[in-house]
Amino acid sequence: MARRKVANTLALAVLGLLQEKSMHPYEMASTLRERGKDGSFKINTGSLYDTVQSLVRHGWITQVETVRDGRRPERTVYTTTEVGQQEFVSWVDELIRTPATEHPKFMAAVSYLGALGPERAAEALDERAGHLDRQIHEARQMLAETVGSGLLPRLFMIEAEYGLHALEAEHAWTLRTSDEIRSGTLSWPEFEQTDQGWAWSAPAERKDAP
Amino acid sequence: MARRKVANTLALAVLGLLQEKSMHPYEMASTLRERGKDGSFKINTGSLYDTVQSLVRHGWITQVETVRDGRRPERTVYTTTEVGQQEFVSWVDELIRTPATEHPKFMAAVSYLGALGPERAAEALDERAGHLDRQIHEARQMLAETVGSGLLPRLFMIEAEYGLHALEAEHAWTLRTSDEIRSGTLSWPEFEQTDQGWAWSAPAERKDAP
DNA sequence: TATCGTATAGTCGGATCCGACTAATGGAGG
DNA sequence: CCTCCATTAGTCGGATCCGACTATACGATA
Repeated sequence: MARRKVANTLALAVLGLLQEKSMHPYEMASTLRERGKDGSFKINTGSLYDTVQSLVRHGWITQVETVRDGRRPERTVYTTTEVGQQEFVSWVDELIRTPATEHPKFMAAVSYLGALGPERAAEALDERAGHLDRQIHEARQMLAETVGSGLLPRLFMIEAEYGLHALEAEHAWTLRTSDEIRSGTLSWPEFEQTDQGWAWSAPAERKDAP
Repeated sequence: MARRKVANTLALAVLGLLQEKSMHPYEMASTLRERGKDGSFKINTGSLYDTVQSLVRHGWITQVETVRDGRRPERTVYTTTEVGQQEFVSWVDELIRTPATEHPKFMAAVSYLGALGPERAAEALDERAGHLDRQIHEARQMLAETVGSGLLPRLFMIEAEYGLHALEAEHAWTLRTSDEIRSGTLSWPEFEQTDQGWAWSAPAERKDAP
Protein backbone atom coordinates (compact mmCIF):
# COMPACT_ATOMS: atom_id res chain seq x y z
CA MET A 1 0.00 0.00 0.00
CA ALA A 2 1.66 3.18 -1.20
CA ARG A 3 2.09 5.95 1.34
CA ARG A 4 -0.48 8.75 1.07
CA LYS A 5 0.76 12.14 -0.06
CA VAL A 6 -1.24 13.94 2.63
CA ALA A 7 -1.66 11.75 5.66
CA ASN A 8 -3.04 13.83 8.51
CA THR A 9 -6.72 13.46 9.32
CA LEU A 10 -7.36 17.19 9.35
CA ALA A 11 -6.93 17.02 5.58
CA LEU A 12 -9.70 14.43 5.53
CA ALA A 13 -11.94 16.84 7.40
CA VAL A 14 -11.15 19.62 4.93
CA LEU A 15 -11.95 17.39 1.96
CA GLY A 16 -15.14 16.30 3.67
CA LEU A 17 -16.31 19.86 4.24
CA LEU A 18 -15.48 20.97 0.72
CA GLN A 19 -17.62 18.09 -0.51
CA GLU A 20 -20.61 20.05 0.78
CA LYS A 21 -19.70 23.54 -0.35
CA SER A 22 -16.73 25.86 -0.91
CA MET A 23 -15.30 27.48 2.18
CA HIS A 24 -12.45 29.52 3.53
CA PRO A 25 -10.22 27.92 6.19
CA TYR A 26 -11.58 29.89 9.11
CA GLU A 27 -15.10 28.75 8.27
CA MET A 28 -13.89 25.15 8.10
CA ALA A 29 -12.56 25.36 11.63
CA SER A 30 -15.69 26.94 13.06
CA THR A 31 -18.01 24.55 11.20
CA LEU A 32 -16.11 21.55 12.53
CA ARG A 33 -16.22 22.89 16.06
CA GLU A 34 -19.93 23.71 15.79
CA ARG A 35 -20.66 20.16 14.73
CA GLY A 36 -18.67 18.83 17.65
CA LYS A 37 -16.18 17.12 15.36
CA ASP A 38 -13.28 18.31 17.50
CA GLY A 39 -13.37 14.89 19.13
CA SER A 40 -12.56 13.19 15.84
CA PHE A 41 -10.15 15.76 14.45
CA LYS A 42 -7.44 17.79 16.10
CA ILE A 43 -8.33 21.28 14.97
CA ASN A 44 -5.50 23.77 15.26
CA THR A 45 -5.65 26.90 13.10
CA GLY A 46 -1.94 26.83 12.42
CA SER A 47 -2.05 23.26 11.15
CA LEU A 48 -5.23 23.97 9.22
CA TYR A 49 -3.69 26.63 6.98
CA ASP A 50 -0.65 24.38 6.39
CA THR A 51 -2.90 21.46 5.54
CA VAL A 52 -4.93 23.53 3.09
CA GLN A 53 -1.70 24.66 1.38
CA SER A 54 -0.56 21.09 1.12
CA LEU A 55 -3.88 19.98 -0.38
CA VAL A 56 -3.57 22.76 -2.95
CA ARG A 57 -0.03 21.65 -3.84
CA HIS A 58 -1.29 18.13 -4.48
CA GLY A 59 -4.16 19.33 -6.61
CA TRP A 60 -6.93 17.96 -4.41
CA ILE A 61 -8.47 21.38 -3.78
CA THR A 62 -8.19 24.76 -5.49
CA GLN A 63 -8.65 28.39 -4.70
CA VAL A 64 -11.96 29.77 -6.04
CA GLU A 65 -11.85 33.41 -5.08
CA THR A 66 -10.62 35.92 -2.55
CA VAL A 67 -13.44 38.02 -1.20
CA ARG A 68 -13.29 40.99 1.09
CA ASP A 69 -16.35 41.61 3.23
CA GLY A 70 -16.40 45.24 4.25
CA ARG A 71 -12.96 46.09 5.51
CA ARG A 72 -12.42 42.65 7.09
CA PRO A 73 -9.25 40.74 6.13
CA GLU A 74 -9.39 38.88 2.84
CA ARG A 75 -10.83 35.41 2.86
CA THR A 76 -9.54 32.84 0.42
CA VAL A 77 -12.23 30.37 -0.58
CA TYR A 78 -11.45 26.80 -1.71
CA THR A 79 -13.27 23.91 -3.47
CA THR A 80 -12.38 20.30 -4.16
CA THR A 81 -11.15 19.20 -7.54
CA GLU A 82 -12.45 15.99 -9.10
CA VAL A 83 -9.24 14.26 -8.09
CA GLY A 84 -9.85 15.50 -4.58
CA GLN A 85 -13.34 14.04 -4.51
CA GLN A 86 -12.15 10.62 -5.61
CA GLU A 87 -9.23 10.75 -3.23
CA PHE A 88 -11.59 11.58 -0.37
CA VAL A 89 -13.78 8.54 -0.92
CA SER A 90 -10.92 6.13 -1.50
CA TRP A 91 -9.14 7.46 1.58
CA VAL A 92 -12.18 6.94 3.81
CA ASP A 93 -12.53 3.47 2.34
CA GLU A 94 -8.93 2.60 3.10
CA LEU A 95 -9.04 4.00 6.63
CA ILE A 96 -12.11 1.91 7.40
CA ARG A 97 -10.82 -1.26 5.75
CA THR A 98 -7.32 -1.50 7.16
CA PRO A 99 -6.67 -1.00 10.87
CA ALA A 100 -3.62 1.18 11.58
CA THR A 101 -1.61 0.64 14.73
CA GLU A 102 -2.02 3.71 16.88
CA HIS A 103 0.07 4.45 19.94
CA PRO A 104 -2.22 5.82 22.62
CA LYS A 105 -0.49 7.47 25.56
CA PHE A 106 -2.46 5.39 27.99
CA MET A 107 -1.05 2.13 26.63
CA ALA A 108 2.46 3.56 26.95
CA ALA A 109 1.80 4.42 30.58
CA VAL A 110 0.15 1.08 31.32
CA SER A 111 3.30 -0.67 30.19
CA TYR A 112 5.06 1.00 33.13
CA LEU A 113 2.21 0.54 35.60
CA GLY A 114 4.60 -1.50 37.72
CA ALA A 115 6.59 1.62 38.59
CA LEU A 116 3.72 2.96 40.71
CA GLY A 117 3.52 0.01 43.09
CA PRO A 118 0.22 -1.77 43.72
CA GLU A 119 -1.55 0.75 45.97
CA ARG A 120 -0.80 3.84 43.95
CA ALA A 121 -1.52 2.01 40.69
CA ALA A 122 -4.95 0.88 41.85
CA GLU A 123 -5.73 4.36 43.12
CA ALA A 124 -4.64 5.99 39.85
CA LEU A 125 -6.73 3.54 37.83
CA ASP A 126 -9.75 4.33 39.98
CA GLU A 127 -9.30 8.03 39.43
CA ARG A 128 -9.15 7.44 35.70
CA ALA A 129 -12.27 5.33 35.88
CA GLY A 130 -14.02 8.25 37.55
CA HIS A 131 -13.07 10.65 34.75
CA LEU A 132 -14.11 8.13 32.12
CA ASP A 133 -17.42 7.64 33.85
CA ARG A 134 -18.16 11.34 33.60
CA GLN A 135 -17.16 11.43 29.95
CA ILE A 136 -19.40 8.46 29.25
CA HIS A 137 -22.38 10.18 30.78
CA GLU A 138 -21.73 13.37 28.84
CA ALA A 139 -21.42 11.44 25.60
CA ARG A 140 -24.62 9.48 26.25
CA GLN A 141 -26.54 12.64 26.99
CA MET A 142 -25.17 14.44 23.96
CA LEU A 143 -26.17 11.53 21.74
CA ALA A 144 -29.61 11.27 23.27
CA GLU A 145 -30.25 14.98 22.73
CA THR A 146 -28.86 15.34 19.24
CA VAL A 147 -30.01 12.12 17.65
CA GLY A 148 -33.11 11.65 19.79
CA SER A 149 -34.47 15.02 18.74
CA GLY A 150 -34.30 14.01 15.09
CA LEU A 151 -32.33 17.11 14.17
CA LEU A 152 -29.63 15.05 12.57
CA PRO A 153 -29.73 11.58 11.02
CA ARG A 154 -28.04 9.04 13.26
CA LEU A 155 -25.43 8.28 10.59
CA PHE A 156 -24.03 11.78 11.05
CA MET A 157 -23.25 11.10 14.68
CA ILE A 158 -22.03 7.57 14.24
CA GLU A 159 -18.45 8.42 15.19
CA ALA A 160 -19.75 9.63 18.54
CA GLU A 161 -21.31 6.22 19.05
CA TYR A 162 -17.96 4.66 18.28
CA GLY A 163 -16.24 7.01 20.69
CA LEU A 164 -18.71 6.10 23.40
CA HIS A 165 -18.19 2.40 22.80
CA ALA A 166 -14.43 2.82 23.08
CA LEU A 167 -14.80 4.81 26.29
CA GLU A 168 -16.99 2.12 27.81
CA ALA A 169 -14.46 -0.57 26.95
CA GLU A 170 -11.62 1.41 28.48
CA HIS A 171 -13.68 2.08 31.57
CA ALA A 172 -14.44 -1.59 32.02
CA TRP A 173 -10.80 -2.59 31.65
CA THR A 174 -9.63 0.12 34.01
CA LEU A 175 -12.01 -0.92 36.76
CA ARG A 176 -11.35 -4.61 36.28
CA THR A 177 -7.60 -4.11 36.48
CA SER A 178 -7.81 -2.02 39.61
CA ASP A 179 -9.95 -4.78 41.16
CA GLU A 180 -7.42 -7.40 40.17
CA ILE A 181 -4.66 -5.43 41.85
CA ARG A 182 -6.67 -5.01 45.04
CA SER A 183 -7.73 -8.65 45.16
CA GLY A 184 -4.20 -9.86 44.43
CA THR A 185 -5.09 -11.60 41.17
CA LEU A 186 -2.59 -9.32 39.46
CA SER A 187 0.47 -9.73 41.62
CA TRP A 188 3.45 -7.42 41.89
CA PRO A 189 6.85 -9.01 41.36
CA GLU A 190 9.42 -7.94 43.92
CA PHE A 191 12.13 -5.63 42.67
CA GLU A 192 15.70 -5.89 43.80
CA GLN A 193 18.61 -3.58 43.23
CA THR A 194 21.45 -5.40 41.53
CA ASP A 195 24.89 -4.18 40.50
CA GLN A 196 23.55 -3.02 37.14
CA GLY A 197 20.16 -1.52 38.06
CA TRP A 198 16.86 -3.12 38.99
CA ALA A 199 15.77 -6.70 38.57
CA TRP A 200 12.60 -8.47 39.61
CA SER A 201 12.09 -11.77 41.31
CA ALA A 202 8.97 -13.27 39.84
CA PRO A 203 6.44 -14.48 42.38
CA ALA A 204 6.71 -18.26 42.51
CA GLU A 205 4.66 -19.74 39.69
CA ARG A 206 2.50 -22.48 41.06
CA LYS A 207 2.15 -25.45 38.79
CA ASP A 208 -1.00 -26.84 40.38
CA ALA A 209 -3.19 -26.57 37.30
CA PRO A 210 -4.67 -29.99 36.36
CA MET B 1 -2.01 21.05 34.83
CA ALA B 2 1.19 22.55 33.46
CA ARG B 3 2.35 21.34 30.06
CA ARG B 4 5.13 18.77 30.19
CA LYS B 5 8.53 19.80 28.88
CA VAL B 6 9.00 16.54 27.01
CA ALA B 7 5.67 15.13 25.94
CA ASN B 8 6.24 12.28 23.51
CA THR B 9 5.85 8.76 24.82
CA LEU B 10 9.15 7.57 23.39
CA ALA B 11 10.76 9.69 26.09
CA LEU B 12 8.78 7.71 28.65
CA ALA B 13 10.18 4.51 27.20
CA VAL B 14 13.72 5.88 27.39
CA LEU B 15 13.27 6.90 31.03
CA GLY B 16 11.77 3.50 31.77
CA LEU B 17 14.70 1.64 30.26
CA LEU B 18 17.28 3.79 31.99
CA GLN B 19 15.55 2.95 35.27
CA GLU B 20 16.90 -0.58 34.83
CA LYS B 21 20.42 0.16 33.65
CA SER B 22 22.44 2.64 31.59
CA MET B 23 22.26 2.20 27.84
CA HIS B 24 23.15 3.76 24.52
CA PRO B 25 20.28 4.76 22.21
CA TYR B 26 20.70 1.91 19.77
CA GLU B 27 20.43 -0.60 22.61
CA MET B 28 17.26 1.12 23.80
CA ALA B 29 15.65 0.65 20.42
CA SER B 30 16.61 -3.01 20.12
CA THR B 31 15.61 -3.79 23.72
CA LEU B 32 12.20 -2.25 23.19
CA ARG B 33 11.69 -4.18 19.98
CA GLU B 34 12.86 -7.44 21.58
CA ARG B 35 10.33 -7.00 24.35
CA GLY B 36 7.60 -6.39 21.82
CA LYS B 37 6.99 -2.88 23.13
CA ASP B 38 6.75 -1.52 19.60
CA GLY B 39 2.99 -1.79 19.97
CA SER B 40 3.02 0.72 22.83
CA PHE B 41 5.71 3.03 21.55
CA LYS B 42 6.45 4.31 18.08
CA ILE B 43 10.13 3.49 17.75
CA ASN B 44 11.93 5.41 15.05
CA THR B 45 15.70 5.75 15.31
CA GLY B 46 15.64 9.33 14.07
CA SER B 47 13.13 10.39 16.72
CA LEU B 48 14.94 8.38 19.36
CA TYR B 49 18.21 10.31 19.09
CA ASP B 50 16.27 13.62 19.12
CA THR B 51 14.31 12.51 22.16
CA VAL B 52 17.47 11.52 24.02
CA GLN B 53 18.99 14.92 23.25
CA SER B 54 15.89 16.63 24.53
CA LEU B 55 15.94 14.59 27.75
CA VAL B 56 19.57 15.59 28.26
CA ARG B 57 18.70 19.27 27.73
CA HIS B 58 16.05 19.05 30.43
CA GLY B 59 18.38 17.30 32.84
CA TRP B 60 16.37 14.10 33.16
CA ILE B 61 19.17 11.91 31.84
CA THR B 62 22.95 12.38 31.45
CA GLN B 63 25.75 11.02 29.41
CA VAL B 64 27.89 8.52 31.35
CA GLU B 65 30.61 7.61 28.90
CA THR B 66 31.47 7.13 25.27
CA VAL B 67 32.92 3.72 24.61
CA ARG B 68 34.42 2.35 21.46
CA ASP B 69 34.23 -1.40 20.99
CA GLY B 70 36.97 -2.43 18.58
CA ARG B 71 36.74 -0.12 15.61
CA ARG B 72 32.94 0.16 15.77
CA PRO B 73 31.40 3.63 15.87
CA GLU B 74 31.35 5.28 19.27
CA ARG B 75 28.46 4.54 21.56
CA THR B 76 27.27 7.19 23.95
CA VAL B 77 25.81 5.69 27.12
CA TYR B 78 23.19 7.48 29.24
CA THR B 79 21.65 7.15 32.74
CA THR B 80 18.77 8.84 34.49
CA THR B 81 19.31 11.64 36.96
CA GLU B 82 17.38 11.75 40.21
CA VAL B 83 15.09 14.37 38.71
CA GLY B 84 14.55 12.03 35.79
CA GLN B 85 13.55 9.18 38.08
CA GLN B 86 10.99 11.29 39.92
CA GLU B 87 9.71 12.71 36.67
CA PHE B 88 9.27 9.21 35.28
CA VAL B 89 7.05 8.03 38.12
CA SER B 90 4.98 11.20 38.30
CA TRP B 91 4.51 11.14 34.53
CA VAL B 92 3.26 7.54 34.54
CA ASP B 93 0.98 8.46 37.41
CA GLU B 94 -0.48 11.40 35.51
CA LEU B 95 -0.93 9.48 32.28
CA ILE B 96 -2.85 6.77 34.11
CA ARG B 97 -4.96 9.15 36.18
CA THR B 98 -6.13 11.63 33.56
CA PRO B 99 -7.53 10.43 30.25
CA ALA B 100 -6.23 12.41 27.26
CA THR B 101 -8.37 12.85 24.17
CA GLU B 102 -6.66 11.02 21.35
CA HIS B 103 -7.65 11.33 17.72
CA PRO B 104 -7.53 7.87 16.16
CA LYS B 105 -7.63 7.78 12.38
CA PHE B 106 -10.44 5.29 12.46
CA MET B 107 -12.76 7.66 14.28
CA ALA B 108 -11.98 10.36 11.72
CA ALA B 109 -12.90 7.98 8.91
CA VAL B 110 -16.03 6.73 10.66
CA SER B 111 -17.31 10.29 10.81
CA TYR B 112 -17.38 10.21 6.99
CA LEU B 113 -18.71 6.68 6.71
CA GLY B 114 -21.72 8.13 4.91
CA ALA B 115 -19.58 8.96 1.89
CA LEU B 116 -19.16 5.26 1.05
CA GLY B 117 -22.84 4.47 0.70
CA PRO B 118 -24.42 1.58 2.61
CA GLU B 119 -23.13 -1.41 0.62
CA ARG B 120 -19.52 -0.31 0.38
CA ALA B 121 -19.52 0.84 3.99
CA ALA B 122 -20.74 -2.52 5.26
CA GLU B 123 -18.25 -4.33 3.11
CA ALA B 124 -15.37 -2.16 4.30
CA LEU B 125 -16.36 -2.66 7.93
CA ASP B 126 -16.43 -6.41 7.39
CA GLU B 127 -12.97 -6.35 5.91
CA ARG B 128 -11.72 -4.42 8.91
CA ALA B 129 -13.39 -6.91 11.23
CA GLY B 130 -11.47 -9.67 9.46
CA HIS B 131 -8.14 -7.94 10.02
CA LEU B 132 -8.99 -7.24 13.64
CA ASP B 133 -9.96 -10.85 14.14
CA ARG B 134 -6.54 -11.99 12.99
CA GLN B 135 -4.81 -9.45 15.23
CA ILE B 136 -6.88 -10.62 18.17
CA HIS B 137 -5.84 -14.20 17.65
CA GLU B 138 -2.19 -13.27 17.34
CA ALA B 139 -2.37 -11.21 20.52
CA ARG B 140 -4.12 -13.99 22.43
CA GLN B 141 -1.53 -16.52 21.34
CA MET B 142 1.37 -14.24 22.17
CA LEU B 143 -0.04 -13.62 25.64
CA ALA B 144 -0.68 -17.29 26.24
CA GLU B 145 2.86 -18.20 25.24
CA THR B 146 4.73 -15.45 27.04
CA VAL B 147 2.77 -15.22 30.25
CA GLY B 148 1.61 -18.83 30.34
CA SER B 149 5.18 -20.09 30.23
CA GLY B 150 6.02 -18.11 33.36
CA LEU B 151 9.01 -16.45 31.70
CA LEU B 152 7.73 -13.04 32.57
CA PRO B 153 5.42 -11.87 35.36
CA ARG B 154 1.98 -11.01 34.05
CA LEU B 155 2.36 -7.37 35.14
CA PHE B 156 5.07 -6.91 32.53
CA MET B 157 2.70 -7.78 29.73
CA ILE B 158 -0.29 -5.94 31.12
CA GLU B 159 -0.33 -3.38 28.32
CA ALA B 160 -0.73 -6.24 25.86
CA GLU B 161 -3.83 -7.29 27.77
CA TYR B 162 -5.13 -3.75 27.49
CA GLY B 163 -4.37 -3.73 23.77
CA LEU B 164 -6.23 -6.98 23.32
CA HIS B 165 -9.23 -5.66 25.21
CA ALA B 166 -9.31 -2.54 23.02
CA LEU B 167 -9.06 -4.67 19.87
CA GLU B 168 -11.95 -6.83 20.99
CA ALA B 169 -14.12 -3.80 21.67
CA GLU B 170 -13.36 -2.33 18.27
CA HIS B 171 -14.05 -5.65 16.60
CA ALA B 172 -17.42 -5.93 18.31
CA TRP B 173 -18.43 -2.40 17.30
CA THR B 174 -17.29 -2.90 13.74
CA LEU B 175 -19.30 -6.08 13.29
CA ARG B 176 -22.36 -4.69 15.01
CA THR B 177 -22.34 -1.58 12.85
CA SER B 178 -21.98 -3.53 9.64
CA ASP B 179 -24.94 -5.66 10.76
CA GLU B 180 -26.98 -2.58 11.48
CA ILE B 181 -26.31 -1.24 8.01
CA ARG B 182 -27.27 -4.53 6.37
CA SER B 183 -30.42 -4.93 8.44
CA GLY B 184 -31.46 -1.31 7.86
CA THR B 185 -31.34 -0.32 11.53
CA LEU B 186 -28.75 2.28 10.60
CA SER B 187 -30.40 4.04 7.69
CA TRP B 188 -28.77 6.16 5.02
CA PRO B 189 -30.21 9.63 4.53
CA GLU B 190 -30.73 10.52 0.88
CA PHE B 191 -28.33 13.08 -0.52
CA GLU B 192 -29.43 15.73 -2.96
CA GLN B 193 -27.38 18.14 -4.96
CA THR B 194 -28.43 21.69 -4.22
CA ASP B 195 -27.19 24.97 -5.67
CA GLN B 196 -24.46 25.17 -3.04
CA GLY B 197 -23.28 21.57 -2.75
CA TRP B 198 -24.83 18.50 -1.16
CA ALA B 199 -27.68 18.32 1.32
CA TRP B 200 -29.42 15.34 2.84
CA SER B 201 -33.07 14.62 3.32
CA ALA B 202 -33.39 12.82 6.61
CA PRO B 203 -35.47 9.65 6.52
CA ALA B 204 -38.86 10.39 8.11
CA GLU B 205 -38.57 10.08 11.88
CA ARG B 206 -41.42 8.01 13.17
CA LYS B 207 -42.85 9.23 16.45
CA ASP B 208 -44.55 5.95 17.38
CA ALA B 209 -42.69 5.41 20.62
CA PRO B 210 -45.08 5.16 23.61
C1' DT C 1 -18.51 58.10 23.14
C1' DA C 2 -14.55 55.75 24.97
C1' DT C 3 -13.48 51.25 26.10
C1' DC C 4 -13.56 46.36 26.79
C1' DG C 5 -14.32 41.90 25.27
C1' DT C 6 -15.14 38.74 21.60
C1' DA C 7 -15.40 37.15 16.82
C1' DT C 8 -13.10 37.12 12.42
C1' DA C 9 -9.12 35.74 9.53
C1' DG C 10 -4.80 34.47 9.23
C1' DT C 11 0.80 34.65 9.85
C1' DC C 12 5.16 33.12 11.55
C1' DG C 13 9.17 31.02 13.75
C1' DG C 14 10.66 27.51 16.28
C1' DA C 15 10.10 22.63 17.89
C1' DT C 16 9.43 18.07 16.55
C1' DC C 17 9.30 14.14 13.63
C1' DC C 18 10.67 11.09 10.36
C1' DG C 19 12.57 8.63 6.49
C1' DA C 20 16.51 7.94 3.90
C1' DC C 21 21.16 7.74 4.15
C1' DT C 22 26.22 6.61 5.80
C1' DA C 23 29.68 3.62 7.36
C1' DA C 24 31.92 -0.02 9.54
C1' DT C 25 31.89 -4.96 11.28
C1' DG C 26 31.09 -9.96 11.62
C1' DG C 27 29.72 -14.12 9.76
C1' DA C 28 27.71 -17.36 6.09
C1' DG C 29 28.24 -19.39 1.77
C1' DG C 30 30.41 -20.42 -2.52
C1' DC D 1 39.48 -15.90 0.73
C1' DC D 2 36.20 -13.09 -1.58
C1' DT D 3 31.61 -11.43 -1.75
C1' DC D 4 27.23 -10.43 0.05
C1' DC D 5 24.08 -9.56 3.60
C1' DA D 6 22.55 -8.59 8.23
C1' DT D 7 23.73 -6.06 12.30
C1' DT D 8 25.48 -2.21 14.77
C1' DA D 9 25.41 2.83 15.55
C1' DG D 10 24.10 7.01 14.37
C1' DT D 11 23.49 11.58 11.17
C1' DC D 12 20.95 14.87 8.51
C1' DG D 13 17.76 17.71 5.87
C1' DG D 14 13.35 18.42 4.83
C1' DA D 15 8.38 18.04 6.12
C1' DT D 16 5.08 18.83 9.52
C1' DC D 17 3.04 20.69 13.56
C1' DC D 18 1.83 23.87 16.75
C1' DG D 19 1.34 27.68 19.89
C1' DA D 20 1.63 32.39 20.30
C1' DC D 21 0.91 36.35 18.04
C1' DT D 22 -1.21 40.24 14.86
C1' DA D 23 -4.83 43.07 13.24
C1' DT D 24 -9.37 44.51 12.25
C1' DA D 25 -14.38 44.82 13.20
C1' DC D 26 -18.46 44.54 15.85
C1' DG D 27 -21.41 45.02 19.75
C1' DA D 28 -22.30 45.89 24.57
C1' DT D 29 -21.63 48.61 28.45
C1' DA D 30 -20.49 52.34 31.43
